[in-house]
Amino acid sequence: MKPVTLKQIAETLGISVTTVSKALKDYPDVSKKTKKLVRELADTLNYKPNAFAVNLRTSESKTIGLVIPEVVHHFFSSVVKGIISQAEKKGYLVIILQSSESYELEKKQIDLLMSQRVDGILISIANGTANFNHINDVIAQDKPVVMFDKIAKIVNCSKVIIDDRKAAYIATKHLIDKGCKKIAHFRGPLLPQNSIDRFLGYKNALEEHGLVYNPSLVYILEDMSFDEGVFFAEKLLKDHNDVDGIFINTDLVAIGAINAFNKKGIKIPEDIAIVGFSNWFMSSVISPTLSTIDQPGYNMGKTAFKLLYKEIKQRKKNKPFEYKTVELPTDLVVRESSNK
Amino acid sequence: MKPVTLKQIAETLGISVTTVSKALKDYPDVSKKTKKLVRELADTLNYKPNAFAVNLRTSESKTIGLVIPEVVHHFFSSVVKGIISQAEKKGYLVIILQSSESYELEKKQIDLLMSQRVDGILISIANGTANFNHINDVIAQDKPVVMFDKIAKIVNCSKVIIDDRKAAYIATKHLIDKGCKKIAHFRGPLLPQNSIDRFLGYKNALEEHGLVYNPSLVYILEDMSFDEGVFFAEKLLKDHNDVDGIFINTDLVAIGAINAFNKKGIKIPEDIAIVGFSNWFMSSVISPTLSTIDQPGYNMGKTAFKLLYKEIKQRKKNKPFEYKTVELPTDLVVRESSNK
DNA sequence: CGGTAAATCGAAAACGTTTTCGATTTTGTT
DNA sequence: AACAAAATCGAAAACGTTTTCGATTTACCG
Repeated sequence: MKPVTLKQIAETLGISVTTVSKALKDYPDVSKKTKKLVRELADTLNYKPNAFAVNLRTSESKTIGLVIPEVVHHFFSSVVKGIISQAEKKGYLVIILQSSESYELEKKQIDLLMSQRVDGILISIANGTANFNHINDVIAQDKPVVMFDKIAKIVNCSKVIIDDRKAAYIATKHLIDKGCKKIAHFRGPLLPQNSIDRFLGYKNALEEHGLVYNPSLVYILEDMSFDEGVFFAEKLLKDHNDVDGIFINTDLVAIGAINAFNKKGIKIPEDIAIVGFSNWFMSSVISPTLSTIDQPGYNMGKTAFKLLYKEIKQRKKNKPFEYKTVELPTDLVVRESSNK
Repeated sequence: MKPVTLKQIAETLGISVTTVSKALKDYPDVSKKTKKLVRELADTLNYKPNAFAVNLRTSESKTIGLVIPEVVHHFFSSVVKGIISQAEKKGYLVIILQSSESYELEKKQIDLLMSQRVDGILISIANGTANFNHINDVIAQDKPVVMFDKIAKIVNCSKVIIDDRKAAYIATKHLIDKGCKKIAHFRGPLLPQNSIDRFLGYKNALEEHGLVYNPSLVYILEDMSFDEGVFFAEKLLKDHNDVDGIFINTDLVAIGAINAFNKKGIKIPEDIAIVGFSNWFMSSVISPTLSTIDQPGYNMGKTAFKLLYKEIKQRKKNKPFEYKTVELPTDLVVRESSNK
């Protein structure tokens, strides 16, 4: 049982394919009578336009691509949810791909999306990505691209971000306000812009409040995992047993650290105060509950899609438009881990 | 700058579109010389076949649809990851949609996928779904469907599941072995098969080990959230202060319960032993660590895609095939919350 | 060199839709 | 009744690819 086509409707009604098509799309040059007839028959036959043909004809697929570093990740899940919820409203579908923080994979995924001819691409770039030709290529082919969260400042396109530097500054200042004198920082890898910015915010806060910046207090993590949190917490105790505060790049790592400190009998926040980043759901559940920076994943997803959608529409009408960078607000959420 | 087409290659080379197409697809009736010429030009022009045209011609899109109840969910994230990792290997893309546990939405999402003409659909059904016409319709239109995790036994299609009943039986028996005499159960909503099966496993285990099944010890939760875990833990203490074990449908709820018990000074596992379900990452981090049933999300995703892929291939060749139900093994993971 | 077999090529149809533009019919006006 | 205007319709091209099948060219052999 093959799907119904315009042709079949036309033949059973004894009219032309043209008229059937126009009737269904409510063209003004079709009489009310035939419109009614066509629509009724289309309904009873459960006619659905062949998307392949429509795509070919209109050269758009009402589908966008999404590339994220990691699917199993609370923050990115929230972003995905924001994107698909918004996409649904506009009748767009979302193809999701994962770069696993690898440049090579990211390139490959973008290639896939390009050959599938999606209408636009949303991307949060991988830690391993230092070269942005693959993204510039997409833009050069007039395909809308919007970056979110992990962006590249160099690339000329719309972006949705938070002010990582400011947020990190606030987080660190909070520790200083609570009386911390020697504050460590667990940072992310060297390349990604937001791990750089968060580090800079940390450094700024120290310097502007009369604390010396000590590079040996900054630990560079690789994969931002729970286990790394445990490992570096233990290492920190050995290296500097007088540290009284840590600003940690990501909640998951912070929770690893809290676990390690709990086991060693280190009191949080009395001995060491901790502030994380992301406001992962688990942060309000762990003991002690974790102070953190709330990062609006769902909203970021929604905003990113909206920007992309606008760009798609504008290009379609050949109207001019400008790339925009939207900065979403963050919040410091104070919980037990820093509340001394 | 419009994308390159076969026609353009043909014209610059002074040959026909047919030959170009055949050269690129390595047909035997094209000379090595022309093949080389065509391929080189296609390479330098960076030719990518127009997917819309290919789709129309071949009536397949190399795209599958995925409908899950909730995107922001550790288990489903793992499934998604398993699916897209496997799909990538076979050159398939995945469109992801969310039903938010609503029947109406689930129906709508399936409609969307059908009008997009995906090659197949993977689905884990919503709690709100009691009627399966929308899925049977898909199957009736010869579109491959594979259900996973939350399935409907009635629907005739391939499925990937775990033996929820057996797993729940083992979890409950474990509590009995640890000496629990009065075991409560926090179960999921009434409709979904796996919340039924887990309940039945619980009941069986009691009955087969000389404990009376007491319906008032079974609490029916709605949205399986952390907060519900807190709420029902407190309610349980009021209703039955002599309960010494709980088998809880989902880790997230169990963690809520643990939190509530911790605050009330109830000792786990000494006063009340707890076993959850899913082996959510957080379960090994919470204090006390949570005993649970490990549910293989990633593997389930992989397996579901493989089944779907086989069915797509078989149908394409008009070969016969049978629906299969694959049952994946689960493990009881014993941690502190039940280890007395 | 003639003939056949093999190798190589291309015309054309098809997938199903959208849209332009010209043709036909109906309506309204005098 | 005649004519212009308005309403309604349909033929045809186009989107870019794949594939069938017939046509042409080349190679080979006696």
